[in-house]
Amino acid sequence: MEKRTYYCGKVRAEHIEQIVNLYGWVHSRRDHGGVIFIDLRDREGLVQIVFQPDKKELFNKAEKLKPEYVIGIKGNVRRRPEGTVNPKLPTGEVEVVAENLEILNTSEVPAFEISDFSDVSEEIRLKYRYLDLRRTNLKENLVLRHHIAQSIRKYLTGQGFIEIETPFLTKSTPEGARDFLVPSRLSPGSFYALPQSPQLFKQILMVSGFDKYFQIVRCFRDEDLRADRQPEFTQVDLEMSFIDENDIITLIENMLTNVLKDTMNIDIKVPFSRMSYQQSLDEYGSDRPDTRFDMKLTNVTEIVESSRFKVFSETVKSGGQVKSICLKDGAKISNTEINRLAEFAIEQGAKGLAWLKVIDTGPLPELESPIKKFFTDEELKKIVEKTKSVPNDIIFFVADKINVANNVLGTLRLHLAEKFDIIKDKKTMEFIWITDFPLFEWSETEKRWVSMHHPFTMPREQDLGLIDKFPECSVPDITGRAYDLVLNGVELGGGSIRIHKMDLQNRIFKILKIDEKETKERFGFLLSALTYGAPPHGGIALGFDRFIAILTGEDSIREVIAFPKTQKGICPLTNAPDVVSLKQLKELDIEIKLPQRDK
RNA sequence: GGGGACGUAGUGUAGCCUGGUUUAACAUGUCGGCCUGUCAAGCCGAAGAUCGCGAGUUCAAAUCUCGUCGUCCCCGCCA
Repeated sequence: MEKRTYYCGKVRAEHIEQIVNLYGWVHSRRDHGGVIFIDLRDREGLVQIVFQPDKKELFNKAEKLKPEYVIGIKGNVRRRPEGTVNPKLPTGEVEVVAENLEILNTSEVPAFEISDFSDVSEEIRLKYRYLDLRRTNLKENLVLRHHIAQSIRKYLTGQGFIEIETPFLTKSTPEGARDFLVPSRLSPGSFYALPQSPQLFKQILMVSGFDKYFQIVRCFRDEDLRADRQPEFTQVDLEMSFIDENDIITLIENMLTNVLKDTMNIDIKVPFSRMSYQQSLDEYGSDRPDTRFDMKLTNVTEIVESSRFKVFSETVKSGGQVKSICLKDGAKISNTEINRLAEFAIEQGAKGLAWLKVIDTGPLPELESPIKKFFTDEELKKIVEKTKSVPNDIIFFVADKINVANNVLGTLRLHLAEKFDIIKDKKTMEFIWITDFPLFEWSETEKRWVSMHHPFTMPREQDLGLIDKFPECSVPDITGRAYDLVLNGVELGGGSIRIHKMDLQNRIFKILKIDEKETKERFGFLLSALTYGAPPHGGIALGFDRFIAILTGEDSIREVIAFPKTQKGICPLTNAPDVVSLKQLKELDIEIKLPQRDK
């Protein structure tokens, strides 16, 4: 094969009068009888090839070309005749007059058109992913993903970080997500687990003295899938020694500033704002607040606790709270629409959705609502004041246990923002750090305290005393040195300062009711490492797929992953997972009860 | 484990609510023909669907009912 001169998509006016060799796929053929145009496509884009009838043999050959044939063209780059320039194409000023055509391969008729305009179901796209990946959008997403990964590597390397690979075949650890298991042939009956994250290994690397580690690494979790969750996903994982929270936070802020400028020429403001976990729950009803718009939740419990409206007062009496959210200009929405919002709130777990439309705020507020008769003018006035409502607003209320009220209103807040198009600037990027997380949360299903992040998170200095007093202490008051990074309401990642002393780690396990024997079996290796001079350390992991999805404006991380899986965890391209042969099972000393397909 | 939406030529949709006037429509692609400046080319013509699968109701089912499979969204679960 003759050497390729340029990528198709890179031919420009400066190449005019050059003889070039181009290779690519036939994107489309426009046959005018006397002249044939071919759009030739490769990963960099399209260029127009012209076949003219004076070269009879060549012309006849070009008539046989069909979509997705792979061809080589030798031709002369020339300026397009006046009036035929195509401003939509980067190559639109020029065209290549074919002098030779080599058909390198034919193609079946593709299952769908390789067009940026065609609309194809995701099921079909995944089955023919190799065709889907020829389309501009998906291709560009992966290219951007590559550039960002490289930019991150470059930045971290410049900061003295060392990329070290950690094992995929590793050990199952309790806490956190369900593990993917891999049977061991050499140790029949034993299983490796695929890592949910390199957490333990990166901490051990700190003990080893590597000081600054990072890895762009695949992680695995055997949990149900979502638009932003795949069973295997990629994290930017890093860990540092001799640092505190602010070092990690600053590093990530600078890294993102550099990477976004470098790859997309986007400027972001640093430092990012910070908010405590508690404030985030209070004001946004969520620990991953979308701060692109205001519309904060307001707690009106004190105002309504002694009102005649029993739904509110009884809820407060039984330990619940009443929270509200104010929708600007919401008074115009119809009762049908309000009912629909109430249904939404009920689906999210609320018992109902009360509302007040603000007609006038006056000296005494004028309101419209089926529940206004239960409140005194004084109470109504306070509600309007506290929620900072103005005429034409509507206030929604949820009375329930605090976490239900927060959750429902937090979700309703996002729902309203979507429905009434409240986020005007779609390109804005609102980063925010959430800090001061509780170290533990109560698990109703397991009837014990579990780690909010993971069991290696360092408690705050001032809370160490509380840990010693367990179980007499107030466990919810123990705060961890953890931080989450949130971008536009999406949790991008999180990290913490870790425990580097064995005795503290053991006391944490005690609170978590992970018994000593189990502790030793599961991660005795880490505890052992901690006794051999573990330095103070901490780190963070960022969800790489989610980050790229936000940057590309995609709703699903499947759009930034070359070969993703469906919601049932199936790969339509390869048909994985699949049954295996009896021979393979026998080698693993595994018998299964499920019906087997003969193999 | 639960809730919801969807499944009709290669692809994307309409038809379904209100069963029969449907020989299942439209767009695009495919195939054949015409055409020397198009570029999401155009014009003429053709082929292409047992309406996801199974059962039921009915004189009659793409249409109604039940089950089942698959895809997507969400809750639970999960950093």
